[in-house]
Amino acid sequence: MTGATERPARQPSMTDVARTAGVSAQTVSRTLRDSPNVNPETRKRVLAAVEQLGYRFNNAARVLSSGRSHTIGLVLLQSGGYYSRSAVTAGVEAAAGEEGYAVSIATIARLDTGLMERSLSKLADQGVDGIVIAVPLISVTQKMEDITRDIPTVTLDGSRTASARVLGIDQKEAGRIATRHLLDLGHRQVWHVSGPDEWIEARQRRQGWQECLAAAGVEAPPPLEGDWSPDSGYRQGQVLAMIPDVTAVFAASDEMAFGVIRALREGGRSVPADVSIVSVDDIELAAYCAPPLTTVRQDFYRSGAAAVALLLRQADAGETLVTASLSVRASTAPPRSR
Amino acid sequence: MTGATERPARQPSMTDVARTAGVSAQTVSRTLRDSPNVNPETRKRVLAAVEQLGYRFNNAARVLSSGRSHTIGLVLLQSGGYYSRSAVTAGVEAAAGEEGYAVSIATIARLDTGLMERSLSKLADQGVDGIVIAVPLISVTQKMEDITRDIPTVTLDGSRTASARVLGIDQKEAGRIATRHLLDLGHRQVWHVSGPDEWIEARQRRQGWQECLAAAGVEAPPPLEGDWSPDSGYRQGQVLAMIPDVTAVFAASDEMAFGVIRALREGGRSVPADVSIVSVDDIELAAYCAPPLTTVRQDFYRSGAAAVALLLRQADAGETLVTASLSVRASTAPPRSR
DNA sequence: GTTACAGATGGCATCGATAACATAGGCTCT
DNA sequence: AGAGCCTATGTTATCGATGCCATCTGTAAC
Repeated sequence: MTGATERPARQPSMTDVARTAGVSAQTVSRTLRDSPNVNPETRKRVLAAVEQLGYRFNNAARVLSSGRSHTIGLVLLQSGGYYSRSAVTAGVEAAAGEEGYAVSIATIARLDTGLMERSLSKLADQGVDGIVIAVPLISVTQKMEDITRDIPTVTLDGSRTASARVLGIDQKEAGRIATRHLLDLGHRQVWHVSGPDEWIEARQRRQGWQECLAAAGVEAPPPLEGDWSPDSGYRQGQVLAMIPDVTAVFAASDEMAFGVIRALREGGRSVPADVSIVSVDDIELAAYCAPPLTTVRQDFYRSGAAAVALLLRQADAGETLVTASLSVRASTAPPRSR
Repeated sequence: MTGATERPARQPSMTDVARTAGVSAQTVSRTLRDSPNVNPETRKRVLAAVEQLGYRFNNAARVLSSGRSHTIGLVLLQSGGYYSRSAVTAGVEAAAGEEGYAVSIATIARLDTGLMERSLSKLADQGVDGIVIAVPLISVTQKMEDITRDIPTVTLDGSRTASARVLGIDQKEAGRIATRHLLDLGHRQVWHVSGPDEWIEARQRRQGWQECLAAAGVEAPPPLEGDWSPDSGYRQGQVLAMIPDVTAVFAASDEMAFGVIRALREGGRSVPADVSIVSVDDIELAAYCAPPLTTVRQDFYRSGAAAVALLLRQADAGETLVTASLSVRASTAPPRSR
């Protein structure tokens, strides 16, 4: 009570541990980093001291002296595709965590090069060792180039900068699988409600659809563009409902598909009796809304993890690491044979 | 080509800037941190030098010397409630960004105290200045207490530790609003499909439901517990479908509600003609699946932002900052008057 | 019995920014 | 005019871990 109880309450440092263990700070450092040349006996003493003092290493100091932060930045888009975004984030974080990396996020409110630049700067300021861009940016500015030249960067499904590598999810494949399924059911023509044109995902899915139709000798009708939201699907669905001979629709996302379905039904078409619909994502709700959706699932968690592997390992910039598979449910059927 | 072109390629440091601007490093530091006592003239010179050299401050060094990292940690649960998680994340990141803070995330795969401890340790190791726990943890371990004693922490809808403050979202209110709506429509009894009992959200929504029924003099039937997934809603819906006099159901999340609806329909009940359903969340799809869902919306983006404000400002640990509002759509109707 | 060399450890400078203190003018007040 | 103070700036020590080099002890090689 006289002040003798006073404690500095400072976190113990490596020097403290060294003192307790009766070795030098350098040895403590080596022990904690699994350097090869440490006597097992010494190591034990050091670890005991760490335990006893509740030592926790100071990341900032480590970064400052080693030059590497063991943090990777993740750039996300705030809107659109809640599901895939969450899955990508989880995959990135898990893979990074396993390698001892932390993940720092920067979200941008919408696709905009200015916002993108600011986010990259922010991450660069934090001294991240690498960046995963999970935003389908298409145009790349000088400033972005500058940053990605200094920091290893992997773009998930976006444009390639001079130095950023791109991890492709084969979105074309998704488009092809969906379209193929409809053609196999006997439909003669497949309409498409696409995502916004600035999204690479959207473009590629559309390409897959076009190619598949072309391969079948069918001329593709003009695609109807949405913005991933159910509402945009609904509006394009109203358009489709006015076209008499539509029997099959490929929607670029589950959420838009539900919008399309609603509009078609309000327009007097039955799904799947009159019109079949396939989409992409396989969100959890796809199986539970009415009708259960036939949809192409892609493993975004895996693609997040793969992006990290690519970043840290300098692994092959493999073009396609993520596969797509079709979940057939009740939104598709053969065309009415009339 | 003779080596004269060689550049160290090192990032310029504050000293470099100082040299270029003809001032001391300290003055540069003061300028960049908006210290009051800097001559406008000097400031201009410094900023020019910064611009010219493309100077970018070294975060690690700043952390090391100032002791503050300007980073806050965000703990998320990987599964369950994609929507609210994304919204919370965005809110946290936006609010933190405005205050000049970065956000580092740590996700845990499931509700588990061990995983939770590890995540907190990880964030503590990174030297975060504060932590937002967006995981509804209920039991708190000694280790968690230790960490939250050293680092300011705000829990969004979770248990209070000795030192962590809690930002309450009034989930009870959501339960009350939903139940009230059904009673107002004329239903005599309201069943409840709840979230998992370990989630505070789930408990509170259930309490709101119970209190509202109690206030109306109705004895609450036993709640049916789900895990937020559509599938769990479906299974509990099958139970409800076997009970003859069910006319109104309050589901604790939109996703479960869709599962319930599907099961009820398969069991021969029409929604909303035979059974009305209200849920909570108002995800985007709520309006587009069949039937459009009557649901209680809560603003998770705002609550994420509020958590950050609470953390950084030491603002009032106000109990309820986030309000709930009802979106009435087509899954509810007055009971069949027979 | 030197020499050579690997293993184990310590000493010291260093990373870059900042806090704390020091200094030098210029101004106000009595 | 001198005390007192505020403004603008420089100097120095420091944060904690690590890289590099030095040192010391065995021990294998010649």
